[in-house]
Amino acid sequence: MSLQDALRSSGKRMTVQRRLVLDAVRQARHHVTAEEIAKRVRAKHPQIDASTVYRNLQALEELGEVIHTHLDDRITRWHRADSHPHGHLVCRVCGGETEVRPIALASMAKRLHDEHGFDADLAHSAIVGICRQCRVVPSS
Amino acid sequence: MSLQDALRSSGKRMTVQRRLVLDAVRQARHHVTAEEIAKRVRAKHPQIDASTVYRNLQALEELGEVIHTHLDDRITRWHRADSHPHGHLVCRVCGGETEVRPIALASMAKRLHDEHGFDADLAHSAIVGICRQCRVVPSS
DNA sequence: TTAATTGCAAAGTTTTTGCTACATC
DNA sequence: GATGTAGCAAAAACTTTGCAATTAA
Repeated sequence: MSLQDALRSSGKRMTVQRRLVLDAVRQARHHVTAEEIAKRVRAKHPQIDASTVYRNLQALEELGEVIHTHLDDRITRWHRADSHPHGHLVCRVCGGETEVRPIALASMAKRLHDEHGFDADLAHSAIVGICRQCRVVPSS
Repeated sequence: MSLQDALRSSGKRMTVQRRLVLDAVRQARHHVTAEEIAKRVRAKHPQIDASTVYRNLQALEELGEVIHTHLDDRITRWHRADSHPHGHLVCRVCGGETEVRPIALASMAKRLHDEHGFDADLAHSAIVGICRQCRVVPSS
């Protein structure tokens, strides 16, 4: 469903603010916080309120344009919905975030489905651990 | 390292409040929020402040007695550090939490290790999705 | 004794809500 | 023109901090 169709069928409207929020999420390289989006948006349109950003992120999620995730802290993070599907590896030490191709997670997802009847949503799930760089090298 | 040793070497002390917070986490069946811990603690000792609970959770994590995780919302959740290792399946619809045996996740963990050099910490990772009960039954 | 810890109050951070005016369809 | 949306201000939800009094070691 196109954005136009989604707007029409949901009764939602496109506004300057909504467009700016959507563009900000689309242009973001990684997963961004509402605050980071607000900052980008305000660069072009300084009077836009944080509440407008939050309300638009919700609206855009309902429209299927963006997705939110919770990584390793209590802040909500957003990314575009049409990016390639991927899982998230979050390093507990440095906070760094790596994307993984779904194939690496697919067999696990199948197993959870078969054994637990659970449909895993890999795009929303963060796997916490320690990344290559932060791993302690065993002393020789 | 025993709790006694950890206390001694860190200069921390054991107090009635710290004991109650630790017991509350240990007795909790699942992963509990600070608010839930505070509620349990206040059942025995009504004047204990939320800040005391928060400070003790941090202290107990430094002591290696409890661990915090972020599941599918922005609330920090806590559990005992010495529970059997397990993964978490969190249902996006009902909020329910299911534990999975590590074996179901082990092959994924190996793959992440081999391909990304990432040591997944399955005990602290939440996999979000939709549980059996909440799955929409396809209409016939 | 001395330094960690408590309870209280206040403030910080992130997010939500109520309301009126305005913009979009 | 009807109603979804913006901006503002206030509040909610969760967590942290400063400080004087208390308590563990």
